[in-house]
Amino acid sequence: MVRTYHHGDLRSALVEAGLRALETTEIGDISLRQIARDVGVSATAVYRHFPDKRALLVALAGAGIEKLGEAQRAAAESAGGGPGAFGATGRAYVRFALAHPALFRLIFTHLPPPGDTVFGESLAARLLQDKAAAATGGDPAETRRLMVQAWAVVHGLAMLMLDGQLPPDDALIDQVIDPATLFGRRR
Amino acid sequence: MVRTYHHGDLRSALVEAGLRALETTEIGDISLRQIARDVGVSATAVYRHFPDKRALLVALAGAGIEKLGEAQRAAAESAGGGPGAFGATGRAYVRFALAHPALFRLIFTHLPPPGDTVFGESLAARLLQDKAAAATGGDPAETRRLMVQAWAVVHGLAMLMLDGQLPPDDALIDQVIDPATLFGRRR
DNA sequence: CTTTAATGTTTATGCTGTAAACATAACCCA
DNA sequence: TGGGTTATGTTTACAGCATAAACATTAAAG
Repeated sequence: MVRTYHHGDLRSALVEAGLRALETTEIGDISLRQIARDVGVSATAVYRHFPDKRALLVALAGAGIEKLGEAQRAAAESAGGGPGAFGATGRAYVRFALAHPALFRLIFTHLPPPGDTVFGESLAARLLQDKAAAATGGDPAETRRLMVQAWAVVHGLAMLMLDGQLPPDDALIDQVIDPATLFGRRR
Repeated sequence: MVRTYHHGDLRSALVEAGLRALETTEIGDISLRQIARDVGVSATAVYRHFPDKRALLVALAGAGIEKLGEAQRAAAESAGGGPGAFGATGRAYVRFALAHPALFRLIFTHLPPPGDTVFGESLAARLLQDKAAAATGGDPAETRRLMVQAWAVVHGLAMLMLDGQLPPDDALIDQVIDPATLFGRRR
């Protein structure tokens, strides 16, 4: 393919290059100029497709949240879709974070100010809602509580492991996300 | 006090100015040069007291983790120190995060590479260990599991609220950190 | 005192995001 | 087909960043 003045699909190319960069670069070190360089285009060309760096990051986060949802869906399917599927989506959440640290951080904590939270409408969010509803039998208040508790556990575990506060250990993940000791109602 | 060439205690002044900056500035926008300006000193003077910006941030994180531990200790004391104290330290953890977002983020997620995790030796860490041990009656494996689960829940809740994924709502905190529905062993 | 070490300043480098002005080429209409 | 308009690039410029190097000042030690 010949190098032309006009790129063809620069927007997609930038997103792809950005996702590639996120696999090897700390989120804080992601540079608009570097991504442009990778694509072979001037830094300011980016501004024809994104109003600013943040908008490009939002696009990357959008791609990331889809990947996360897909990983969770696959995990739920492997678990047979029954009651064990809830835990499976949780373990997939943490494993995704460990496999794609910068992307995970971008999705959840690197898009200030909040308002562009990209999680809300995602498959990942829908799975969380559905599994929690299934586990509580449908009661809305109970469902919401379980949803938030479950999300908090997996998100906290993921962040603490990413940040070196806990060992990124598969056994520890299983131990923490354990239906026998989590969320059991006391008599 | 007269302005002299030598500051007197520039190191402490920088830490204080840094903590002040963290109350009003996003962690990512914290600038070494701005902190130096606040203190009334040239940017490079900082390097007489810290090898680089990161080292200054580590000092700020150290001051922060002490504040967090103190807040948790006070909360446990208010709760009477009994079995209710565990939940109280958890709620204090989340409230501290909401009250000092940038400082909280600095402590846990903004000191790459991990290795300088400042939490390990802190009062906050000791409280977590002690309360978990008290709740499990001392069994080491159970204690560790409960410790990690409890930490994950409060840390996840704190991060999700900080990042605008969940409303920073006091009622929600109480609902999530609820001994009646968390960690109950199922029969 | 005088020398030396600690602790400042000034200056300079290369990175960053992004605004402004300009260049090219693709598309749309006569 | 030809010409203007618009989309999409480039170059240049600016301010702010962390930080390295060279230099200045002052406090402390012999």
